[in-house]
Amino acid sequence: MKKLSKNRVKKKGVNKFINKIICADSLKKLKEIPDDSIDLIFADPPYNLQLKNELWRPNQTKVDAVNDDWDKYDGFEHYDRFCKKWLKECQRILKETGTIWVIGSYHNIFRVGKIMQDVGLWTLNDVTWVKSNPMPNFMGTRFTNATETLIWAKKHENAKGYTFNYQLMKKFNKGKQMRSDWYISICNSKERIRDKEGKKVHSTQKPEKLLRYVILSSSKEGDIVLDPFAGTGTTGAVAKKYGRKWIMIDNEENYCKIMKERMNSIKDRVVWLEEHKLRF
Amino acid sequence: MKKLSKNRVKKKGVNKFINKIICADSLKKLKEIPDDSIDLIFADPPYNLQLKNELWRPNQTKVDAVNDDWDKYDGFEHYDRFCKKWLKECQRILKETGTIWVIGSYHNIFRVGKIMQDVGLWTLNDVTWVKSNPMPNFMGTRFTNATETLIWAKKHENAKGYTFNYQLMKKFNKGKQMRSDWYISICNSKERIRDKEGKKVHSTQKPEKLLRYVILSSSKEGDIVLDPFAGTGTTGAVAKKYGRKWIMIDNEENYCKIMKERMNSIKDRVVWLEEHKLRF
DNA sequence: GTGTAGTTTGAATCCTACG
DNA sequence: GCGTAGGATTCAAACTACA
Repeated sequence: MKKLSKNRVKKKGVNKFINKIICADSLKKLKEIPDDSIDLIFADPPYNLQLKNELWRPNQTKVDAVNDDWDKYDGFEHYDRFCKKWLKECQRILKETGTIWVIGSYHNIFRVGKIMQDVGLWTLNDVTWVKSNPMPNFMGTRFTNATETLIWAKKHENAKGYTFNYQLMKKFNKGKQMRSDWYISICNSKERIRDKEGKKVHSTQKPEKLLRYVILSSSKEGDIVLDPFAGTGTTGAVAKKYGRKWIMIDNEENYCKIMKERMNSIKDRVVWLEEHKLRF
Repeated sequence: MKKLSKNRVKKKGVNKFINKIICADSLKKLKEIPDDSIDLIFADPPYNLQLKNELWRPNQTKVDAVNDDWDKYDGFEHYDRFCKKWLKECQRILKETGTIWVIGSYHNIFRVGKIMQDVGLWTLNDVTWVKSNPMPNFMGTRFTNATETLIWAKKHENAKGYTFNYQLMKKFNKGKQMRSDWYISICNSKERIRDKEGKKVHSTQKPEKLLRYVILSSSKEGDIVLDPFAGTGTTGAVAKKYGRKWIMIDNEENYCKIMKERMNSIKDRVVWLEEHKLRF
């Protein structure tokens, strides 16, 4: 009886966030989400990247690099403390059967991965997003930076029953077991959201295919998918298309406005049903 | 005059280690190497991996997994302290123009990468070794673990003049700028060193092609290449073949014995000269 | 020698039930 | 809780056997 009651409260607690775009401080909002209530988290945290000089192409056109306001941190310590806080909250709100994905580049993913281990999240895979069309290294002083890293982890070492749609992912890989290297082009052309001046709205908008792999491999229909740094809402868009519930959190009003338009333009499960006929 | 003298001492200091296989505690020996004396370091540190259960194939044969004696650590803290120590020494002995490569899997690379940043090594690239023939995931509960990660870094943020043989690497990539994803099969067949019973001598022997990319991209002929966890000495073998000086350190007597045979069987620069005629 | 089928095996935090 | 034992699962490449 007590347990039932507690579960009802818990369920009610998370219900008010479901299918909402929440414009608020990510950490503050995560703290309001009940324990053990989320099936899947996808997080693309700020990159701790602050370019001292602007980057210019050889032809003197400016490269629109990552230098947004949300990307300022004093140093490693500040960043580590911040990551520990939001990762702990993510771990707390994950169901026992839930998993979390975090994406990053070499600027931040090592720190993030180390902290994930420290808080007790249990790595299932490190997945490499191999970009078919990365930005080349203009100076010829390094290798083309052609990858980003995703870490997929469960709530803790002994957590049982996480979702992995093995057979479905196999279908996506010509009938062979899906590997941890994913070949996906960067987000551009029609998918890329731009403002009226044609400027990119978000400096690191993720391609929908990446989120499709994430969401279809590790969640079920009806599951709750949460993104604490939602940006332009690719996670929510893909979640909605494939019949998942979603919670999108971002501190930037501009992103939230764009997300609202984007989410409203998507009809539930349309693409999922379409592809269902073809492949599922 | 004073500077000249200091340089002479420094040079003499490192000379006694050159082209030597040193069977000793890695950290202790690194401390004896002079400051600013090494051009290139390749490190494949122990993986902080300890297998709890044995794994059996579907056909009831046992998987010969990694469970060596050198791979026991009490936990993260112990491992972190150990890594900080050897990485600090590596940074100290690197020339201003020198660089370091560290390889690892998701079990350890996040901790190692975080510590590399903490001690002030400056990341140039994270390179993904994509394995053409990884061990599959037998249970179908995760993605095939198909990659390992290499981190390439210079001595500190403002270090100038590191070696990157851009044009040569371009040749290895069909005339296009070399990317940070490298497609290399795991070490097996003739290259794999086995004992009289046909058993693998080292559980994680690296393929020569991987070391070829590392050494040819980031060192010059005559440079000093050091490996603090040399194992069966693939780093030394490739260094010798391509006309680099080498210092191999490993604590295991068995490995050192095998390395001696291996290094003696290689004639200096033979392969390099051969390939020079063909490609360089 | 050549081609084909069968065998072997590689850095893995691979499951579940039971005592 | 934990440790242990039983049992279900896999892909690519090198190597072997044999026609």
